[in-house]
Amino acid sequence: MGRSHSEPQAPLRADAITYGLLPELIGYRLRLAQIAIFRDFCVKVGEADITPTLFGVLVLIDANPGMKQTQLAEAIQLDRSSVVSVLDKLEARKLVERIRAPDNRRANALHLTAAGRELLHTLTPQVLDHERRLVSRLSAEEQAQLRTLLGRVVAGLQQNDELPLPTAP
Amino acid sequence: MGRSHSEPQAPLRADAITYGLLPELIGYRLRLAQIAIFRDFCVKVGEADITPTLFGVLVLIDANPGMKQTQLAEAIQLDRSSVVSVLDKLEARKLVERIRAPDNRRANALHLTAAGRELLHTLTPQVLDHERRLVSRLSAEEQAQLRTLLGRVVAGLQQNDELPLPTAP
DNA sequence: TATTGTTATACTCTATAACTATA
DNA sequence: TATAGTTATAGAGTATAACAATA
Repeated sequence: MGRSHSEPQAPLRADAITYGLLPELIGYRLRLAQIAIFRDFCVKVGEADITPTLFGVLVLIDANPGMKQTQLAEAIQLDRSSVVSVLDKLEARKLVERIRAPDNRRANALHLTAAGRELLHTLTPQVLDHERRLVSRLSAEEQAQLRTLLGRVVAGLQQNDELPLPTAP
Repeated sequence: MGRSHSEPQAPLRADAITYGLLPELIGYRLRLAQIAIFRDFCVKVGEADITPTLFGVLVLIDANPGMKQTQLAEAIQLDRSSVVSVLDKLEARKLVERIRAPDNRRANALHLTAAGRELLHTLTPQVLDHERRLVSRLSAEEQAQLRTLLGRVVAGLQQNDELPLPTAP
């Protein structure tokens, strides 16, 4: 494994770096892709302080008005308590409202405000533009296949069992 | 966009959650996949306190003995200063050594210790096993295609330009 | 002056555990 | 007892900026 340890001591040229096992690992490539995507998203989606997660929350609440925090937590793969701080941020920016659910006074029904919907309308084309850049080297067919393959990776892991939630990347 | 706001107020059933735009977005699916992968990696790769990043660093140093910290930083997409703390951790565990480079006394040549190589040998089959689980629903052909497509996503974004480094996911 | 590594620092994201109020 | 949300807290991971040693 790796270069033998009796090799010459000349410093490694930058372009001589090798990656060992890593390029074989889909997990590794996925990680690189996600880092690149996250950076591109944050740079190119104009409105400051919108991350992919916050955008996802806006989309979900818009698509499911009245949804509960626990449902949101499950949908975006966060702990309930993490959702609280995400919503605190969005509510402070008047993008989201928590409305005490009349049928169950423990729960909050989540709704976008008018400003939240407006922001979502502004962001969506920017996100689609980012997405277009993402797949700039893929044919329509390849894009569809990538979606399918990624979906199957997730499904393959989730079937395994209920995992605990180590602090994610 | 979303459900009309004059709909009945019955609480959303859990299985009625919809995802709006999100399933169309490759960026979103990639994120879900990466979260699932990270969790599976941490649960299933036995040696405690080895994350995908730390494993990647071990592989890279093994494949490029004598490499410099700056080269490592570029290879794993971290800032120089972040590499310092990663290496501090690995050096404290006696897995990696920094050896003052004789030809350039500013730089450190990085090497795995015997223990580091041994750990890498222990981990590698576990990582491959994790990887196998990852692609359990993919044919060999599909696996190869997924690797290719992910590589092209990264390449497509990186050509754009030198991005600053917002704190990543 | 530029480069390499380091330090000091701060920020973001996230989870855990214990708590409140409802059910 | 169980569930929904909250709080307090802690930890991991990362970047920025200023610095020392070396080139």
